Amino acid sequence: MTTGRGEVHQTVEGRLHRVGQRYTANRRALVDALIAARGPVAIGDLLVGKRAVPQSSAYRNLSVLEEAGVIRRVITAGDFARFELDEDLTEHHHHLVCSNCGRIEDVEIPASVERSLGRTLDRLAEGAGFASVGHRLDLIGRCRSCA
Amino acid sequence: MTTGRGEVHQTVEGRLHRVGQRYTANRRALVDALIAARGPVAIGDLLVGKRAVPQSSAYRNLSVLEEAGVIRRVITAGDFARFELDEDLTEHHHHLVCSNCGRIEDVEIPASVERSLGRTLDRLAEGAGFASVGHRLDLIGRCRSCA
DNA sequence: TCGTGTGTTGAGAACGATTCTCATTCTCGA
DNA sequence: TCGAGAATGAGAATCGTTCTCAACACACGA
Repeated sequence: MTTGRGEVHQTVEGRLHRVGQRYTANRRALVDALIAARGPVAIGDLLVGKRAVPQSSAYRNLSVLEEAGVIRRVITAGDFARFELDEDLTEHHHHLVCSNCGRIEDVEIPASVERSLGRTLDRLAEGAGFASVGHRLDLIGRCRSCA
Repeated sequence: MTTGRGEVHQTVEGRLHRVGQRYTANRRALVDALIAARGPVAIGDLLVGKRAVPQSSAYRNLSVLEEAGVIRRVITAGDFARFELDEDLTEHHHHLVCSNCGRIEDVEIPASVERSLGRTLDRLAEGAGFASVGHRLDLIGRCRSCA
């Protein structure tokens, strides 16, 4: 489990190199933003501010980072994509999604539940001929301020 | 649990009336397509064919049906939306999503797992100040033909 | 150190799913 | 039958995302 900021950058660099990519300033900036955010970030949020990476570069580099397995695209009901650091760089977790305002928070479920759930899902996937690579579990509701 | 085709239409009509909407021929056609599909349908699939509902009407009516709680927008990684009938009209289930080709299949998980999972999630949501929580659990993997 | 080839950048154009506009048509109740 | 409001559908507009391409930067060999 890599948690320190420096360690994350080191891991990211390694993964990029493995697929023949450089760890440029723009990419570092994006990763920094995701580390700082501590949760899924909307692309729009990455495009504002003085030091923002230009739009086309941001999109391109987010794709590169995604392909390198550094970040993950979070599927939402909203109009735009959100990204977060890969679970190897943080921790396995799930999301609390507000169905009204779209706010997303991270949550973890107890390891015991996680384990038994994982076993069940593996069996199901196998039965359906799917090679299971993971699961996505989101809680949908109304957050405190929208309720 | 409503399962017969006629029953579904009756339920749909009721829900639409409850929010002051009519059950028009276009809407009925969309619901029929969703019943026949037996799983999440991409909007594109609803726009082809001789009897297809025109694009603008399809989008408008899918929104109406969604607001009336008749259908549900399925969140995917793909480029376009998919819809399925509300769970009240079918059964509570989850999805097997192929991360490569985007194919989606329905799966159910054992009731016992579902129950204990539900309890756990309720507790988590409550702790985070989230109200009225449902969950979304998808299995991500590679389907037989993509593996 | 100086090329040189290859990867990266960024501004703007292009793309495509979705939403909006508006004139026409339909439906339901009076 | 009439009238008001709802629904329709063709096309325009919107907007997140991807593509294009000329300028630039870095790694590496001479």
